[in-house]
Amino acid sequence: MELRHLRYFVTVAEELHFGRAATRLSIVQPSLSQQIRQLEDELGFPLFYRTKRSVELTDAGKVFLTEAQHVLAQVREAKRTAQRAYRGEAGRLVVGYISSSTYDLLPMMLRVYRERFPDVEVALRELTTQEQLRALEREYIQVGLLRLPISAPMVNVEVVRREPIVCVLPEKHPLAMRERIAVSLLAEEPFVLQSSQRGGGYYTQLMKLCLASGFSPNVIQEVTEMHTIVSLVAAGMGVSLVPLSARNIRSQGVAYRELEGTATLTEMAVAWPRASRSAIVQNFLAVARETATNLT
Amino acid sequence: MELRHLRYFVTVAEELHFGRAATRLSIVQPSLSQQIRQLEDELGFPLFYRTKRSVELTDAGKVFLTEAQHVLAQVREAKRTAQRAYRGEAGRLVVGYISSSTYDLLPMMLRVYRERFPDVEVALRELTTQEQLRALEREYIQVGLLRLPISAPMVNVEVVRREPIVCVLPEKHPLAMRERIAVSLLAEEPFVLQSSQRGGGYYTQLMKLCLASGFSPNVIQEVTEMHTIVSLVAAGMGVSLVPLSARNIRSQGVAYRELEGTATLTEMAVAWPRASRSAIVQNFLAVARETATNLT
DNA sequence: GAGATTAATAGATACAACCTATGAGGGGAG
DNA sequence: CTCCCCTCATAGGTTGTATCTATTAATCTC
Repeated sequence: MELRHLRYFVTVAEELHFGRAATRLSIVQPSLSQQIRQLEDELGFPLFYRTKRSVELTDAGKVFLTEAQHVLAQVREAKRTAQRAYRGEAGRLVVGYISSSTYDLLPMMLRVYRERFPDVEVALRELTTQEQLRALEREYIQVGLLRLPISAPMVNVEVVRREPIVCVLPEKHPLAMRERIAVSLLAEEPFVLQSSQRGGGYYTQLMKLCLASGFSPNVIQEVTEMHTIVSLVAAGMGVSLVPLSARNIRSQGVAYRELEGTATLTEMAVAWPRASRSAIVQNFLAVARETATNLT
Repeated sequence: MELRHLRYFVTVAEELHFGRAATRLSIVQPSLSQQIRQLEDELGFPLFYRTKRSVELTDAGKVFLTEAQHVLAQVREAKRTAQRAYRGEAGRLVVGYISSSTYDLLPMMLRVYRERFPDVEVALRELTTQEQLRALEREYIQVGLLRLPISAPMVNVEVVRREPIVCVLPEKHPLAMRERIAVSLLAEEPFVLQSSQRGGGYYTQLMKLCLASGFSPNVIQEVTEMHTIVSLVAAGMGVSLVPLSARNIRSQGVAYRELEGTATLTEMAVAWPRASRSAIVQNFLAVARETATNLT
């Protein structure tokens, strides 16, 4: 049995006339008769009662008609659905993201993406930068939102946000009176930082920044989340260096101050497997780029 | 696109190997490659990533795979379902019946039929004998349960029950003391009967029966339902002549008495269009015959 | 009863699915 | 690094079968 048989059968059933059906199908009547006969042979029962002048569906033919129409509709649907998938307009996208992207970057991207590609099911996984690199490699996620620098040869990255690192300190801290703070002034201050494990390249970047000013930070507490840092700073436990966007964490009693000298920048980026040929991922990247442009 | 393409594609997707897939399909590998290429051309996107040594589904290919599997499953299902319909094991059967068949005949038949053909949806229409004949002709119903005699050349009938006509009368009626009643004794009695309209051939039969005993019944009330007759007789409004099975109508205060002389019989029959080639109807008839046999 | 209509049958043709043979690219073994 | 094998693609010939033309058989209408 081929789809041809179903198409022919449905047309004959609609017309109840071999001649007209053949015309509609752009073939001649004997060919049509032959194909219908073939179909009946395969099914093992007649689809039509044929008198010499009229054609009528059998009971079993009526049942087969609705089934055949379903099959043909489903074939059309299959084609359409797969083509949408090819254009990256349907399917499933698993996005990894770091906690600090939830303050504005991730929501902005998702809002635009979901609006533009409503038929893509988006799954979210909160992961550290390091975890995302492994997850990309193992295809647990298809795209990641992480903080540079990273080193991962099999992964492409594109910066979507570049922001200065600022000092966060208790509002009543003496240094808070200054408009800008030299890093060297923090040498004796207690630091609240993300663990090196969790902070990844960002942790290393902070270490370098401090060392360049001639000290190694006195870390009195390691935490996992950016907003925990801010809370602890508000509680007077110490100071920290955070990306500017951490200001979006509304917390009583903390002040954010720019650093003196050339601003040290931290970069957030989207990352995806170098081998990825997924149109869904490409579409997400397009939205990510657009979001990045709107932020600058 | 033909089902062949879907079958080939699914096999390749399962094997991820053109050579093995071709073997499974009992064709050679180049033919398979060609057919897959054709399918991809029609769809407008590649289904597989092909490196020289490995084959992998594309995202759109994965989507199309599940769709194609659905289509193939549905084709198998269509074939199976239609074949069941051909054997009269599935579909829809509309049965017409007269009210008096509900006392035992109809329930008995339906119980057996539903048990044996659970996939046939049975619809019931309570209709008079006359209405059933019209309904059969117009194909509103496929089979009828009615009372003979009828005259309808386009309809086949088969008697499923033959029962004597008996007299029903108030329990305290003087005639109720007799074991058998001669029809002639009813000459002066008030009669409760179904209308000639509704009673059809049965009404005519009763008229003939009375005329043979030398009188025309004094009908004081015409009703539509057999159980109404019994109720009215119980209320003392008159007497009537009913099929023996009316005894199944449990009603206080009525007596059923056989008629004297050769029993006059009334016949209930199944009827179906002479032109019907429906296997569903044939199966129902088989059950009807079986039920008839069990009743005698 | 003649002509028109409709579906089936018979035989010829053409297209396309399939086959065989071969090539190209890549990975793995020595 | 070279050679061999594995895998899929390409080319060209063959076969099967879907289609076409021509005709027949049956039935309805005028």
